[in-house]
Amino acid sequence: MAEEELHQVPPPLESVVWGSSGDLLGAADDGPRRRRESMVNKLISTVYSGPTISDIESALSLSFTGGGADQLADDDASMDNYTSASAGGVSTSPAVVLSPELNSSKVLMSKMENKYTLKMKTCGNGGLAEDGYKWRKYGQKSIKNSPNPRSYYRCTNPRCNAKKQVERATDEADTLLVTYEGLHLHYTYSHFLLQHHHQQSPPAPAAGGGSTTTSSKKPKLQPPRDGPAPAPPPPPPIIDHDDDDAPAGDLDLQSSFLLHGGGSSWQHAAAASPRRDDGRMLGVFPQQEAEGYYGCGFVDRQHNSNNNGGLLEDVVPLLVRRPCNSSSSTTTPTSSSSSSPPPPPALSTTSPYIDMAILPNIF
DNA sequence: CGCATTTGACCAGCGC
DNA sequence: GCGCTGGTCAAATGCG
Repeated sequence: MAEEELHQVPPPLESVVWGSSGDLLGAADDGPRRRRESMVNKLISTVYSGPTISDIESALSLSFTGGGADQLADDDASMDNYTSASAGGVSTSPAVVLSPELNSSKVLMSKMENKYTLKMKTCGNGGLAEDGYKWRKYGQKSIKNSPNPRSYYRCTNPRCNAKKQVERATDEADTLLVTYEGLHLHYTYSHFLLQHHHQQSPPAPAAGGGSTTTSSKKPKLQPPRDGPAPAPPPPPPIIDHDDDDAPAGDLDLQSSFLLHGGGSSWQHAAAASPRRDDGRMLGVFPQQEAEGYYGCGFVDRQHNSNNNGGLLEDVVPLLVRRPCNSSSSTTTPTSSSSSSPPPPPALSTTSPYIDMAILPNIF
């Protein structure tokens, strides 16, 4: 069953990161490369225990009844690690991330369209969820038979038709039902990159990158903007690939990096560098730029021939990040995460968080 | 002042 | 056709 697979150890890197794409590793046969792959695989295995791209792909491609979801919930230990952020995609902290562990979340295909629901536990932050994208709330509606209103969000990227609905579960106060719909036609930005950046270039107070989770009075987008975010590097030359005006940039250092399942190509960092809504690029971390940080670009976004139809792109960001509490105590049995103070930003090298975006650097 | 959120109004789909 | 419900719009409001 799918739920079983979700508990399996991640497969080789290819299947995890590049999925069917294989653009980058397709012809990898030489020893050194294999060693690197092995290393990366090990790394991933260490930090990632959730489902794989393949799992998701299969789950999304097959007629999904969601029947196994309940079983997934059994694995509640990890469920606790499922954090989220603000319903509005208010990324308040890199430490507050969506758990990659779908084994702790429920993937419910409401339709076999670009629509799916994730059931996730909140983890502090006032029960807000963050998935690596920046969302703008455009509506809220009280739903029949539900005491909790449903919030409607739209990706801030004007060229992106991704939407999501966030609703608090009726039975579980600390559980959010997030329904994603549509495609993200751009990149998110990895908070891991931020971490990486911090590791490379020290100081960066723990609060960096809005990591202070602070919950301001109310969810606010673009945390970095008002937070003591690390001074952004000087604007790099704009390399507009025209297919990724990632508002993700708005997530600044917190969004996660998108993974493309197939038909995509890896492009240089600039392609995935954060930008503002207006398409202006926020900048690429010098480190990544220097080392050649690869982003995955759409070849033809208009036709969006990607079989994934964006689903994976939506899901994957959740997969490549670790739960907020997982750094030290991987699984705290059902401790009300929502009541516990948000964990400090994981910026150390021991950070359990990992973003695939950084992996290409290793190669 | 710009931007994000709020919230009531409006619209569309569906069932009866 | 009508009413209910969910989803979206857009003006008002609030915040930094």
